[in-house]
Amino acid sequence: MLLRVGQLARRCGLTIRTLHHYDTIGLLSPSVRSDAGYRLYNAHDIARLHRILALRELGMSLADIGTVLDRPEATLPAVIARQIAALDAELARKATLRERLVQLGDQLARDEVPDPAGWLTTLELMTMYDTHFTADELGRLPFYRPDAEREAQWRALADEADDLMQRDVPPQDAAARDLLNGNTATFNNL
Amino acid sequence: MLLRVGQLARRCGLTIRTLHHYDTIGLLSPSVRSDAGYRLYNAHDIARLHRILALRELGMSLADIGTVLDRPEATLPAVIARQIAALDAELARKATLRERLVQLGDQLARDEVPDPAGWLTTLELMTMYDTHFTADELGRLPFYRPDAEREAQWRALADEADDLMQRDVPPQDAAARDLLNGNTATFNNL
DNA sequence: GCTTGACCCTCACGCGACGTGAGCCACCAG
DNA sequence: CTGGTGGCTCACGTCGCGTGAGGGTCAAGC
Repeated sequence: MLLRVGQLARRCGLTIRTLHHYDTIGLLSPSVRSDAGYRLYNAHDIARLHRILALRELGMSLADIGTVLDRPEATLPAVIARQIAALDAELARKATLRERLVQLGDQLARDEVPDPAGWLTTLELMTMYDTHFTADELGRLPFYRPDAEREAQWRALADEADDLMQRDVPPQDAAARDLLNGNTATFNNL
Repeated sequence: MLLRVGQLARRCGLTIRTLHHYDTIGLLSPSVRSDAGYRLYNAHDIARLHRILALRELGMSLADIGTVLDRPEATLPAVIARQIAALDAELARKATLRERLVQLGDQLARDEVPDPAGWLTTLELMTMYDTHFTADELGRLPFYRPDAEREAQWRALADEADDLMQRDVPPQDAAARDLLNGNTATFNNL
């Protein structure tokens, strides 16, 4: 009823190295060692490993898994809640990213934005806005409204922003924020 | 028109260490150094940094970013496609995980599965199925059908699987697969 | 008995994108 | 001249292992 590392690894779809790792960090140490030093896992060890893999599959860190396996009743609900919150944030983020990448890919396929410099400026602006502006400000961006003049507006905006960047204006600056609101006065006064 | 690391870091919401890092890996080296060795970034450097941050925000590795910035016209479409595919896979995975965690959290809140050992068995089974069985086999699981007897069926299944684990049957084994199909004969004959 | 091959062991460095000090130098205000 | 702030270069830590290097162990075949 004792398994060596290789046998256990094969059954669980892991590598030997992974089991070695779990041993060194104290997450799963085999109950028995042979005279030659071979790791020998019994049924109890294997059950624990299955629990480890289950929790790992849910995105938990190995450290957290160790904690949960030691006192599950106290920490499990909190951990689950944390995982859900983290997943929500990531899902939202990645969905947005995906949307944008698709738009970019489409435009690329249609050769609508041929020059590489312009491309990168587009990418720049998208992330700059995310980083430095609020959500309702973003709603006013032409990029976010799929109408006919979107492309032209977008290009104009990119040109202005290029100038701002050349003048080395910090994105948090009022001039850059005004650009979003269609006000170029502050910018021209610099 | 030259910025020191701290100034640039503050404007872009980065740490000094990050800019140091980009310098050492050759992704963004300041064009100028002061007599004292201070990194001095000009407008060109700053524009490049903005491009770096834009691409980084899209989930690209720093190595890929370097490649794209060197020859964007050739690699950008491929990179975008790759990113979309990766995002799709991750989105699907995380959405599934989220769904399960919510179910677990709900059951926990309703005290429907009070014992910690049972909990972990539930988690185990969920991931075991994913790892070792096909999608249509999963469709037949009570866990995936939200009917009234779900809970009871689930518990029975968990008990049987517990026994299988105690006997150290590999999950790929026919006995374990039969469990899914409601056939316990193979299992009882072991 | 001796070799072959499959299996196991312990170091120990590598990744990616930085964080976090340690110990020292540069610059400006009082 | 002294303090505070900001810069510099090592250089190790993080996380979850991958990937060798250089050995020992064990059953089988000659």
